[in-house]
Amino acid sequence: MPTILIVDDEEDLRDLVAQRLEREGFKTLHAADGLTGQKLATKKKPDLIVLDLMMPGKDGITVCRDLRKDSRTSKIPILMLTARSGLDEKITGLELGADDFMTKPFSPKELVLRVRNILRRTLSIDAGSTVEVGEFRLDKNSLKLHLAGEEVDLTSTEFKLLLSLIEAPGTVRERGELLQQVWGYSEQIQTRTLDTHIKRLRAKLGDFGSCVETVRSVGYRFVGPSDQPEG
Amino acid sequence: MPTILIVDDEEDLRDLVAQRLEREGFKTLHAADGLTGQKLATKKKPDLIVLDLMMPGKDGITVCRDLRKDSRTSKIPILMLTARSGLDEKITGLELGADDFMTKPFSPKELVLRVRNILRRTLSIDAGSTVEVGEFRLDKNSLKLHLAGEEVDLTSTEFKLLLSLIEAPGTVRERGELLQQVWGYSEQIQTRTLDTHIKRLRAKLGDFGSCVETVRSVGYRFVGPSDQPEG
DNA sequence: TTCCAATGTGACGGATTTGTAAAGAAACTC
DNA sequence: GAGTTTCTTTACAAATCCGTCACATTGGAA
Repeated sequence: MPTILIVDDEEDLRDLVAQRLEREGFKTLHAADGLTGQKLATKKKPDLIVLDLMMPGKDGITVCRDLRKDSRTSKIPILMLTARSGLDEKITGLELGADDFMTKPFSPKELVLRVRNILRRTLSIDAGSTVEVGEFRLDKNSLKLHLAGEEVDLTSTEFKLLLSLIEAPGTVRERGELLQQVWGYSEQIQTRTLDTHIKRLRAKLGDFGSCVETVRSVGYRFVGPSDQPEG
Repeated sequence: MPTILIVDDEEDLRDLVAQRLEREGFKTLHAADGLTGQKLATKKKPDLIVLDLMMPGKDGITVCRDLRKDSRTSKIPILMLTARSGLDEKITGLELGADDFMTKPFSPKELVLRVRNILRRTLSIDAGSTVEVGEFRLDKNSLKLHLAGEEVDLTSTEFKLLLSLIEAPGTVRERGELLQQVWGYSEQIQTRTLDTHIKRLRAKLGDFGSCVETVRSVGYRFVGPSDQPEG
């Protein structure tokens, strides 16, 4: 679960945004709890910092600069919030190392989108773009498979194939469907390409290769843990 | 019965997809009936929205964004359809909160699969894909039989045969009907294939083999618990 | 009971499908 | 353009499934 540090001075933002982010499955920290002066106080680094530039007490620009200087926080992406929409401010913000920029007023929905966006780039974690079934985690953006914690190297064709299978766990995907979906072939073309890729995919899945089951003269089927015999 | 709202501008999509979905046991609504401007007009919320991005008149992205902003519709999963397969568009779509994404051209079959897929995740129901009678549970998607908790391996022919029998528990299926339905044979062809498969099926059903009864010179009949001779 | 047609049963051969490995073709990288 | 990676095709081996046969058994009609 990604952690987001919110640095601001306004109660309303804290409530609105934090609640929203938490509902979307993020963990939030607040400046008061997470920062001492301009230094990060928590043990665990947040995955993203939401920084409000318009803070009555402090100077957001300075905070940002300091965050960037500190080796512990310099790599953490920053999403900046500002009241004015001045172009210079925006440029300054991006110069300072902000990863994205939002002008008030904004909808919480949009904030969540931008947060997701940044995290996708930096963590390749995004609820909408990953498919998780059992030990399998497929990330559609990075085209990577994490299997039981280990990263497995798949080619793009293998990835698409596995994705097609895994998107409907337990369901038999007909050969024609797969050829259509993965290769864009017409459904009744005669080729052994599919078989070959299935074999290679199974090999790369190692012990989990048996999760890809053959349904003779129909197609293939992905069987995850929940669909295993005795599920 | 899950309701699906289709937001598009094309007659063909409406007909093709809607008819297919309805045949699969879903109820469909159309944008014209279900949306006023970008707001949901119907009383009953749909369980899923199928949104076509390529609409001559409207801007699909905007429609999507608005749907997401409206608290009444923000939680409803969206399946996006698009003509181009551009990655940015895909990412934009997912950012906007679409739950899945399909690029035209696609097969209606695949659409149904994805719809099922999303609904399974969100509603954890799957319309009409399983037939349950007594200890027997047949899943048309996975082509698997669960019998008294145990998974039984059936070939696709055996599966079709059992399905034909079990869809009308207690009713006698004539040999001709079965040959027609399972093998596509003409009804009065002379063959022992049916007998052989019945035998193999019974063997695989083990103790439950007796649920498949012979009706001499007519055909076969599946007898579940409630239809057993002995109450 | 006797007889006959229908069905059960086991085994076989063949056809089809899939697994597997390796080689050729295409795409991509440097 | 050489070398690497990935994809596709090809060829052969292995597995699976199917349909038919021969024979045994059953059940009902005469």
